[in-house]
Amino acid sequence: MATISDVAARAGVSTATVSRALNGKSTVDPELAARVQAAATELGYHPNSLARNLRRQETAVLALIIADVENPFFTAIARGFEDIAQTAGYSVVLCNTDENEEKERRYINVALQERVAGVVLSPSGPSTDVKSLRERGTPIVAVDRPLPDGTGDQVLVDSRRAAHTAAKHLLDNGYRRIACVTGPPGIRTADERLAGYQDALREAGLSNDLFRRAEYRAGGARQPALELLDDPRPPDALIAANSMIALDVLQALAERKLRPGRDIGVVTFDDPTWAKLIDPPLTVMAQPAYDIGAIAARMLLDRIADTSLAPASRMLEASLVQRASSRRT
Amino acid sequence: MATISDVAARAGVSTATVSRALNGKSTVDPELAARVQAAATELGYHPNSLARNLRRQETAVLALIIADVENPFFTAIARGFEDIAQTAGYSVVLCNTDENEEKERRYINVALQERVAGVVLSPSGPSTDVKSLRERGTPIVAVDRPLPDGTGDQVLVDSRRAAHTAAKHLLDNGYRRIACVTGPPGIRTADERLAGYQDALREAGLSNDLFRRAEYRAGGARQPALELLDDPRPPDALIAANSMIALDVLQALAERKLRPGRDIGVVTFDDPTWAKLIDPPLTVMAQPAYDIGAIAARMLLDRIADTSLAPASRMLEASLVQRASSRRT
DNA sequence: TTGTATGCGTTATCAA
DNA sequence: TTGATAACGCATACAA
Repeated sequence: MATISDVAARAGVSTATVSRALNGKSTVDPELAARVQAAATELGYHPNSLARNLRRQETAVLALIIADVENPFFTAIARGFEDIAQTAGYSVVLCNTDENEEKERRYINVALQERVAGVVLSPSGPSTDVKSLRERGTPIVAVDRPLPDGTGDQVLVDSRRAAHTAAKHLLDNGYRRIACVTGPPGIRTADERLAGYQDALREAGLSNDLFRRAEYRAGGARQPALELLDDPRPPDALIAANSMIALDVLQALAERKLRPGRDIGVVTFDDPTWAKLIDPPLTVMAQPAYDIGAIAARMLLDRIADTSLAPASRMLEASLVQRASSRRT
Repeated sequence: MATISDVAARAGVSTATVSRALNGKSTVDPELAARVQAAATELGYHPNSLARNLRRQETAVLALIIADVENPFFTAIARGFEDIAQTAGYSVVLCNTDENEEKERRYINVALQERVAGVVLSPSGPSTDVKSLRERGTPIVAVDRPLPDGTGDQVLVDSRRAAHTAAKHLLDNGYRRIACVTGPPGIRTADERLAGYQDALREAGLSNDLFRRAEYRAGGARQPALELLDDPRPPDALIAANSMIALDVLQALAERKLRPGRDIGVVTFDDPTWAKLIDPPLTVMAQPAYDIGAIAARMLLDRIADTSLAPASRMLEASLVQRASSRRT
């Protein structure tokens, strides 16, 4: 592997000049710069970022620590984030915590050790600890969920209001016994979606305690959904707090031979590609996932550029996409 | 940020001893080791991997360069890969090329500059260039598709045979005019799936030229699928070369008011979660995606441990999962 | 068993 | 404008 001194030797200049030439400093003779360029390409020289970063005390790497790569909501965030980061010359390290605090802790540590320039994460829960990152001054942006202490830069969606909208929509369509499968306690979006659902039913004077908690990951919501369906006073509609839960809910519905829309109203958070393909197509509360990623990226870049900025907080809205699964027929 | 010399000073020993103690070398007095540990935790010391890696000339990072984070096939690979890499103490950098050769080139460069310990990639096409990695001796494992020169470690699926199986299945179920939407020319899996389809139809003495090429990404296959459906002699069955194409095919079917199974047989490669949820459930050629990732990880670790190993090549099989979309009714 | 001293490849400082 | 040199933080060869 060619080093800077190999290039220097070949070009007949000092390493300092090579460094300057390759980094496009203006203070270098054009002819020398050309010679350096030639030597570099001839040798197939690639600067060693390890050494460069050690010297510069910074890296051009951003860490994106998300809860679940198999959840389309998060991969959409990743795309938005990546698109912006790319154009700013940063590369993105995608880390998957699996909604697991141990894995999250490990990745935060990796981010710290690798001295990444910034971190975006969707905190896995109330015990998420970013103290180490903060002490080092690594910029952090929370997405989807706030950090436990609620401070710092963040890009969130008004989940409570969105859940309220979803429940209200079902009420408007004539459903009266509405159930909800939400995520684990302590995860902000799970708690807020539950709260919004409860708000709406309370306002309508209906009972709002027909809900279950489930993992936010695939597989965990089937059993809770079945329990709801088997209630002595079974629901006539169901809200799923994300698309992974929705998969299980639909599975449970199939097992009980219940057809969405006709037999039971269904609304889910998130708008996965398959939502419009199933029969009947699924009514959803679509979150602006791509935008969350893109906004978080810009926020992070701003923060990197100026640490003294006041903490920024963006609250986005989810939008109701009406399809047939919530249409009483 | 505390450094090794801070710890050394606090523990009253030399930096060498700190290094040895923290890296668990046996040649260090237990009492001193304890003092070092104490000092390290008191100072909140985190070793600087930049410096460590520069010194060691290696990193504990593996790069996984995949074609599309939004394709469940690739995220499943990522999970398999990550699970194995984790247990071996490596962290995984996930890079998304978007089936784009420019992005791929950039990420290969990043991997090179960051001196990652190894790379797994799904080559974007015939112009994929890993020369730079090879020159440096960075271990590489190709997944899903071989490298252009076909050499080196690889984990593939027998696509041609799988496509043959899929077409044969449709023939066995009585379909006679079978069409195929495959990926771009030059992408091995796309070409092989087409070839396998053609093999089967030729063997049956049927015409095998009712096919179209499309992007492997969402959105690109709708138009080609519509063209097939509007053929003067329209197909009575359709094979999609991956699940992203399948999404578009189903969309096209809906536009032409064709119901899978009843009006037209459908089989797709890959088994996304939504396949069993749609109505009718989709017959698929399931690829062992998680295993591909896990096997590639082990192969890469073996290669890192011993560069002189003979190149390994694993060929896995896809399996037919019969559901209702290919059942003539 | 411990400490001293050196070098990994780069960039920044300072003189020339 | 260029070059010599120090320093980034760590791990190791070698000496003690």
